[in-house]
Amino acid sequence: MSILNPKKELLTELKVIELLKRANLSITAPRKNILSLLLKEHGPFTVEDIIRRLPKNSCDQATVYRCLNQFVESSLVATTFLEKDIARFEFNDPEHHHHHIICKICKKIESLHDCLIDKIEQGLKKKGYQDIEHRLEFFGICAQCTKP
Amino acid sequence: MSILNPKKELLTELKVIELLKRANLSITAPRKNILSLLLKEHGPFTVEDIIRRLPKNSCDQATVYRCLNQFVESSLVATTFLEKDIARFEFNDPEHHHHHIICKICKKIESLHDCLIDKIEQGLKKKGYQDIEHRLEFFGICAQCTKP
DNA sequence: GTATATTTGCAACTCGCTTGCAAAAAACTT
DNA sequence: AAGTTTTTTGCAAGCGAGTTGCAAATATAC
Repeated sequence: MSILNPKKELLTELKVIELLKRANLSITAPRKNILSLLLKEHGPFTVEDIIRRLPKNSCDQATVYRCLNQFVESSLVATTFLEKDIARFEFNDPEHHHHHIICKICKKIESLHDCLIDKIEQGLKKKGYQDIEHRLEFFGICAQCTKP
Repeated sequence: MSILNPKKELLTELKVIELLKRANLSITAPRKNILSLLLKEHGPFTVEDIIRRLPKNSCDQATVYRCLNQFVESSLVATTFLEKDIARFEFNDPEHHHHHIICKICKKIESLHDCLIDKIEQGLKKKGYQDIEHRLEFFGICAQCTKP
């Protein structure tokens, strides 16, 4: 716990435990570390990013993957695939549903707190982005699969 | 060439050659086979789908990947990632820009020839889809990377 | 505090995709 | 149309993000 700001650290710790309990996940060191990291810093982070930020050798990469998948499963965490084959993770705040833009060259990521394609693209152009493309996919359960 | 419908086959063949030439790609059997397949059948197809449809042992999987990447590079073909880690490919008709919905259970894919999120989701609900999610990402070149 | 259930670390493995290289096929030249 | 150059292909090995089986360690239940 930080000596400079013990209250904030404590609050995060308590919130993390509360979140894990609500998700029916037992309270373990790796889960607490990973979730509090995602709660404190705004991603989206790759697994590599996350491991780098975790205390040295504090847990195995397999554990990080397993925890993240459980978090996604229970909607604590959201995933994005901004680069092929590399999953990114961020704390899932349903109040602030958003999308991202990644620079094709420097890979800098920005969040977009709006959800209308044309409007977003206009805004991006004003911010100096060029050669803008978007990827939009839908996922759902179809009528056949819904039937009893 | 089909005995039943030689004209149509010939037209596809000519169109494929024209497209390859325009893309500055030399005319080879694998490239012709793959591109004409994508021209005839509407995807999006996985590489496995494509190999299954290609004449038996007509070319190596590495060649399929290489050709598809070249096609994407020259905008002849468009990619989508409807399932994690599996790329899908379809002929890129810029006149008919569209998105897809995949059933989370049976993986059936439908095309959506419209591009406004809310409108699309309303339409999907009417078609019986449940538990609809979408994934929307933007890609572009940021102001810093544009500067000389 | 002990028993039971869950999670972790480790190492081996999976799988979509890529790559190095020699042989084969296109494209270019005259 | 044959010879030369360039590009492409097939093969097999390799890559890397992510997963998994299993025994040991840790959390939870009693």
